[in-house]
Amino acid sequence: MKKKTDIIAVARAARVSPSTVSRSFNHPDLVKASTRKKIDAAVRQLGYIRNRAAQTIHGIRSGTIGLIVPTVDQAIFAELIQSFSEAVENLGFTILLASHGFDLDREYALTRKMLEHRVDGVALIGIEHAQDTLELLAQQDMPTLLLWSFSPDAAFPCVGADNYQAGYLIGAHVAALGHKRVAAIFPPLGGNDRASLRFAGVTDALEAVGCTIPEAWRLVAPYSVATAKSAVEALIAEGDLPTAIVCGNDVLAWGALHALMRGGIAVPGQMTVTGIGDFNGSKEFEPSLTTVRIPARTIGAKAAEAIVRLTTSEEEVDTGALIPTEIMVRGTSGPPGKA
Amino acid sequence: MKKKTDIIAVARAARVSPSTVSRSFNHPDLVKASTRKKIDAAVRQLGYIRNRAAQTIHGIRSGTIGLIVPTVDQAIFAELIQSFSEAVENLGFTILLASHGFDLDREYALTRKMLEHRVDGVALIGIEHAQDTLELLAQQDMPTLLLWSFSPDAAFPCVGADNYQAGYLIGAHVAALGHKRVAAIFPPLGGNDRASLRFAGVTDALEAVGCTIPEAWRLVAPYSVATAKSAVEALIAEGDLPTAIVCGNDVLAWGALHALMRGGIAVPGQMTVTGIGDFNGSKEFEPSLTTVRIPARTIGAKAAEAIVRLTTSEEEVDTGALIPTEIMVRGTSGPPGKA
DNA sequence: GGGAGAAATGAAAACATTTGCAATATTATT
DNA sequence: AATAATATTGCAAATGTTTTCATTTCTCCC
Repeated sequence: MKKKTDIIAVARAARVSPSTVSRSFNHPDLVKASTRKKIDAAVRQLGYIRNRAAQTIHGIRSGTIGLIVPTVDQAIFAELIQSFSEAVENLGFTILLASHGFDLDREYALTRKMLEHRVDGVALIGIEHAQDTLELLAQQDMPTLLLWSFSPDAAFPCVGADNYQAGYLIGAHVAALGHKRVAAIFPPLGGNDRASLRFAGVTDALEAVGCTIPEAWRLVAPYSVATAKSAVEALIAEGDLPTAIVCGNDVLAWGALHALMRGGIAVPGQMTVTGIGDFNGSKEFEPSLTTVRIPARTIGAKAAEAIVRLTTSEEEVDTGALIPTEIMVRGTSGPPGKA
Repeated sequence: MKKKTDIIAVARAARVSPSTVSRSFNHPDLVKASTRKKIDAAVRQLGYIRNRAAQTIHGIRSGTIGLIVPTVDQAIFAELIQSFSEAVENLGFTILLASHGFDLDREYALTRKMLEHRVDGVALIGIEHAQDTLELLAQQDMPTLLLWSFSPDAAFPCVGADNYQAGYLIGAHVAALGHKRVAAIFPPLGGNDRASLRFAGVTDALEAVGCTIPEAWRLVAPYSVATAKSAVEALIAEGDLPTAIVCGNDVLAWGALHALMRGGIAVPGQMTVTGIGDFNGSKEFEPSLTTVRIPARTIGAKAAEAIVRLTTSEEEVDTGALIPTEIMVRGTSGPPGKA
């Protein structure tokens, strides 16, 4: 009963050879219209579904793109993945998704898995990766794209924003407002080039006006509202408050804002708060969050285009793209209040 | 130069037959330790990577699970996808991800694509799907799991929460507080069983105390902070305010809270606001959001387990699971203020 | 040292396709 | 109506594995 319905069954039902059936799928113009009709009928009647695995072993593209991310559930990656996958799907590919939770060893293992699946291309988040991983991809000459961050001298073409610049923009804004007592909340910087670069940008911009973030005010919190909120609550409890808090991304800023609201500290009157990213909802926050716009959707779409171009075209095309960031000055930043 | 490095090349390099190489991967105990060592050396030296496509056409599992979601970038799905993918990866599978943007025709097309890729199982979000899609999956007897919502009489096993109950819980809470003038913000209900059921639960709970949500207070907003905020701003502009706003999920509630804050309306003094979902950050909101906890991570993990069980075991196991919801009464709800 | 039995290996078929080439059918041309 | 050109189709080989079965190689024991 469980008649495996392969291309041969279809051929039999349509009274043609398997070759013709195959051709009717892949080069329809090579088969007579009437035969094609017979074949289509047989396909429908048998409920035949093509087997991409069998195609793939002929060197035909598998139609999949491997996407390896640190995690899916951070607002910012979610948006990126969404636009990337949308665009990739529209180009006829499907995404093979894996997350490594910021563990570079796991990233390597996942990369191997992607290669086993014979994906047509691989996209990784960020510039920094284990040497192993990069070598593996190069050695298998797998079309590879680095996503989210941009650097002119990365190991592979990249599509993304300049995180250093993003940090610098916000740092300069805070500096220009005249703040001298500045705190920062960032996630752990190790193995996270985005965060490191942003932080470097912020500190450099502040240094430029002679302002340094004291050790005690360098708060560390993984990207979550909860941790940021409690970090800032602790800061408030300390008593010695800065006049501005620069946050590594918008989620941290939200947490900070909640903490300040709860502590009855006026924003921006007594405290300036800034984010980075301009996530959905940041503009609608009350007060509206000053941040740096990193256009995730644009990056995702451009990246999809780029990776597909890399997999399809023979010659080495330069597909990198630097997506510009933009500072969004809104309601949470202002001149330092009276100390 | 581009020597295709297949299992035969490895065999040659290790001076054994391809069969032995294959065995050394799949049944290592059947090959002598010394030979295995030779093979491993050859593998490393040639940089060989197994070709799952070739395995798959032998009826061997492809090691992939198709996950079809409406969209990735809604807070709630992101969390779900994250936990699902994590768990699935730990069980040795990889996720083939696709999103249809609430378009059931696209969902059908994507399902076909998954079948072409010979995934070992398919997980869909929600109970409601095009008849086509369900038939296709049944006809190909593809292990299928419905994710996120639970219903005892769904077409396939499902792992998820009872959205009606979630709605009912929150509706009952609002009713119990004594609210009679209640508004609701929900996304468009069509093709979204989660939202419809929640709304039904809310209205039923309110009906039970003789309270009806008037037509004018049934606000519609897709799941985004921005739309919810402007919907509530419009409501405020109208002038005739309810004493409670029940939101279809937490994101909508955030938007509503921002609008109220901006309008200077005290929560919970003048207005009660509730969400559904208990997303990351809702507890930390100021004031802390009253909502219904739907444990996305639990659902994702349980679902991963279930789908893997479905794909691996022969007999029909009943793998459905109803994940309980729980009301989280926090700071945004209280008795109705003076009108 | 000769077998018996077990352990390890290899040969070849099978899996579901695609494709180059040859064979056949259909048209067009005179 | 015959020939040439072209459009369709089928045959068979190829793709990279796994697996069954047969064969070879080891061990162990008397």
